[in-house]
Amino acid sequence: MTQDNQFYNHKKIDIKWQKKWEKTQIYTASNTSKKPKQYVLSMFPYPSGAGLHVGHPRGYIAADVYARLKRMQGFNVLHPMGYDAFGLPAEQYAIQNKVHPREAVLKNVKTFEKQLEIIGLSYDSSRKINTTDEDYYKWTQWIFLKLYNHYYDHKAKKAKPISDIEGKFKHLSQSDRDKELMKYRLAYEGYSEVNWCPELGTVLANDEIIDGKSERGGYPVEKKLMRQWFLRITDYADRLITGLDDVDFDESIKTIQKNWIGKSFGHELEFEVKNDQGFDFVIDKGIKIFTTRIDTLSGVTFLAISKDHDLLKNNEDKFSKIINQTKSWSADENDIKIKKGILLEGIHAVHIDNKSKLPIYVTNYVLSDYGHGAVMGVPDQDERDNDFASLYGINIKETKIESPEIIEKRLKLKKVYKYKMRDAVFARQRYWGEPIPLKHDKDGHIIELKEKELPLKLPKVSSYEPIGNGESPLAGISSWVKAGYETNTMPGWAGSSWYFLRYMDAHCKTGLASTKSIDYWRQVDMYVGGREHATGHLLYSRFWNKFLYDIGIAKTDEPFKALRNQGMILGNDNQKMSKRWGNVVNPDDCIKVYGADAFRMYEMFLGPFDSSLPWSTDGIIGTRRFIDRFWRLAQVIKTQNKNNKNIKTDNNLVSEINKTIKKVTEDIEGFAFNTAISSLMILLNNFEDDIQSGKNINQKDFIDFVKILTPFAPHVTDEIWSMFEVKGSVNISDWPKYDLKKILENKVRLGIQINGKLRGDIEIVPSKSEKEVIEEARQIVKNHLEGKVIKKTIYIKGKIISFVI
RNA sequence: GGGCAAGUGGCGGAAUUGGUAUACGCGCUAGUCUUAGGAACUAGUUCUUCACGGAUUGAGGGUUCGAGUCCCUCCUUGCCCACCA
Repeated sequence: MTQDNQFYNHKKIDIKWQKKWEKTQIYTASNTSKKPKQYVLSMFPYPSGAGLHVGHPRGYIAADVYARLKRMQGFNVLHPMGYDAFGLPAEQYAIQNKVHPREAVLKNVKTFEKQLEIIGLSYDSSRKINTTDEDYYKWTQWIFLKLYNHYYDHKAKKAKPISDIEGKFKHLSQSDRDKELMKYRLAYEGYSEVNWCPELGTVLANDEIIDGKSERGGYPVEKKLMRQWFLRITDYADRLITGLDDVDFDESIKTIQKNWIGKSFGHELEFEVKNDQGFDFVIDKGIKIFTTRIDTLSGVTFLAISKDHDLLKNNEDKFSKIINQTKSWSADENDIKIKKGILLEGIHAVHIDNKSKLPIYVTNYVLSDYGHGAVMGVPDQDERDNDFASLYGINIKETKIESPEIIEKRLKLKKVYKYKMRDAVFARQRYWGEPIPLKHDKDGHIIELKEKELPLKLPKVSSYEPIGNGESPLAGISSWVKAGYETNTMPGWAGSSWYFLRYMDAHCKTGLASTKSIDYWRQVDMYVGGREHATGHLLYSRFWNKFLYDIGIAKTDEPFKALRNQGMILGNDNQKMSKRWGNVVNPDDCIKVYGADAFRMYEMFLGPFDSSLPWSTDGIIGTRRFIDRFWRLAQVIKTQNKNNKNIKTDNNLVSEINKTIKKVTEDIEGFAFNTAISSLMILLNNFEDDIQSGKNINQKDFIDFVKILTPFAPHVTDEIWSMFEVKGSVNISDWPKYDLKKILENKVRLGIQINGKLRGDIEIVPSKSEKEVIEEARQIVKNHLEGKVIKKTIYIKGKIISFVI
């Protein structure tokens, strides 16, 4: 045997097949095929400058294995890949290196593509996308305008055109009408606090702040009110919860999303506020609170409001001292653990039920953006209220728990639902994002861009740094500002919230994808990606899809029918892979030494797909040996079959082959790749045993083995397939079917227990009668039974024989 | 503090879902081949015992003919959320 036949030459053969696949376009999906469809999608990457480490491809390989199985099973498979490239990292790279972010993106995409290419993933290369391409972000802007133009009809439970309710505000002046409508639009203008760093003169993302200081330079960071755009995701809160019932996601992901949305049921009350004797504060508004524990109403001894509460804002002159004091309460987390409060002297609230006087405190433990920014303090029942009351010497009254229904009736209260989730801020004061396609005219009215004016392209700027007042670099371009264009750009997650639809028809010029293509593909059947996107991307894309469904673009309410999450690959030292720890392993190096197939198999063999595992390059040698042994086996079988096509494979091996077909099929479908590979290894051991003991193997039986290995090791299997002079590619051949009868004909070994302890075993054909089996078993363990009476005999077919004495 | 996972050889892990625990792979040991080392191949490898045997799935208890798997108590580790009224 030549050296070439001893070892699989991955350097030559891997590239040969990767080129051939690309040339013959065997992985290109059809938008009109009559075959059943299967849309298998990996979450697309953000191409960072660092490139891939061995953790990244895990999800891609898994999705690829699944896609390859589905393709061989006869499905028309859509398996695309693209890049999500707007956002902070590219912008920062551009600032540091004084290049256009687009250049950085193109460079990084190239690196990623090269790294992915050598893994041998079966992507449809005709459907590549990049969220920063103008003909892609044109449609991101288009969707934004649709959101701007729609409101949520809570009765109909769907989005409707804003024009439907314009009539209601006909009588108002234009600017008042604009204001009213803004309260309904799904994309709306508003204000929110941002992290402002005066020293750097920029707004910072949460990631850029460490311990309350800027990551760069360690300068202090404060809150600043900034004009923003928001998306009214809270309108979809209920549907985002109920939709989870219809999708096949891991329960933990569903729970994370439900907790994030945080729906809770309770009551709203308003406490009257009065002047204390001798004071002449005139406050006509009461304090509204939300509670989930109306049954504890009798225990209320104080009210607590947040430092941003309207009561303070509306009476700034009277409470100026207090307001100034609260400003020094830092947002530092450790600080929040210690409860602080200031009594509002001169006023008090009146208990809604028993009319007792309740002191009002401004506190640091009441959140301003949940409920009404105020709580009723029940120190007897609530731990937090108790902490606070103890610190400030507030009366703690024993609570008489009453039924909510009775209180509801007596005080005429309504049931309400509250959500923890906030509307999503949809604006960044940055350069590298999609421009928001709106103009402000000189009177301040907002004018939408028309579809034919899209895309609104990012203008050239001299610097990508925000201008000194915290606004986006776009605000520094006089022509842009003069034209009245919005200076905020969209956040990083805009483009990734609908990309799964674009793949259906990646080059469509008339819409985000043609109606026909969306009708055909409908939704993603299998989505694979990291668990860390549970409250970000995964929630946003479900929201956008639901909106697009409401307006008739998307064809299903949910974008992803099923989701599988990969666990993280850790470094050798059990820590997250990062340059910082020096534990990064590069996939290119592994592939260079061991080949793509050994690398792919090892990534899948490491352990359960959804658990985090430490990487150890030492282990790849195992799957590499497997590839070499498989390769040698192919040569032997080829020689055996050269002259005689009618040789017969041993029955035991035929049974093992069928068993393995069943196991591998079921395991890939269940994302249990590690056990699929171990069963393939066992099968190889069986083949080798037969060869070693001089038995013949028919090449047809071996070809079944080649096929079931293909999803994991598509290069070596295609080479072997061609060796047997079969036309085409094994990658688009038929997936073998197993014969249950052939599995059952084989002998099985059963254990024999006495009083639960194993005392022997027996090899039988499963079809043997119960009586015979038991009698045989009794003979085998008869020295353990001597002189004893068998009280009970248990025989579980195919599993165990158990005697009780 | 709350929620969710998970604890099995030297290591990664498997166990038909209550039925022969430690599959498969790494590593290790011995052998074959080699000037040597490596690679490759062959055999062995949970612990204990010369052996027969016995013990063993984080600890303890329970249900059962039978428990890694189910129930109770406790311990440990990881992840997510964290004053949500």
